[in-house]
Amino acid sequence: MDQIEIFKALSNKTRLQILTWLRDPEKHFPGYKVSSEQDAPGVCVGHIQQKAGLTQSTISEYLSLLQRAGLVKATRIGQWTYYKRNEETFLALSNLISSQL
Amino acid sequence: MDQIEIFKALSNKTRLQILTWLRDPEKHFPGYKVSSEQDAPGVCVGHIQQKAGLTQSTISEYLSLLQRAGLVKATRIGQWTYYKRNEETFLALSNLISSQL
DNA sequence: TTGGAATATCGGGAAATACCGATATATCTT
DNA sequence: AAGATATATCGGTATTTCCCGATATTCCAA
Repeated sequence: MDQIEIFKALSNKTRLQILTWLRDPEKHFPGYKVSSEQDAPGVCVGHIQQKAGLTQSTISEYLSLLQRAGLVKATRIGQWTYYKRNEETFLALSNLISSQL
Repeated sequence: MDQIEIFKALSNKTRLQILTWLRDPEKHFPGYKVSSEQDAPGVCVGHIQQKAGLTQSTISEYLSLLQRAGLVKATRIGQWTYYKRNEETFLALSNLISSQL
């Protein structure tokens, strides 16, 4: 877990928004079927892009940046890439801040 | 508490080091008398600067940046400015990450 | 009250980041 | 095989960050 890479990833308003949207996809992306929360693949790039209001290329780059930082996981299904949060990293980060940093 | 300002402040190796050094001044700044931990004013700019190995101006700016983010508190005594951690912010940040973000 | 010591602020060059439009790649459909 | 659709990558401009040297400010000591 690269702390600095994580903090840099979190230093942007749009990326923070995306992460909070992904906390509750049903709420923020109406009409998403989330199956049983755990096996849901996430939300696809296009929907995140529409909600964010930035260009496709920017959002695609932001998402892979978040993935490199370990904050989200990606699943490719057909021509779509679904992104969802990687809760382990958030937990580890929270612990790191209160015990190490 | 401005999240983005905090994450930006944490997105730098030197600043992260300073924060961890200030967790235990006696250990990282030998010869510091810390009195009873609570009423200690902290560590002065010059000592932090020497340990960090960057210029005085850079460290001074980093410290005031950390202060603006709420991560440290400053106390001016005579011609020295002492900096110490603001633990409240670290706690709040840890909580924010695990419950909001 | 003048010089010295500690810190803060200012101006700037190099590198990184924020976003964009254009294009490439991958997949599905027909 | 060809077009359509979703995403990724590339090249570029504007802004921000990193870190410096020089200078200003504040405080103490003689």
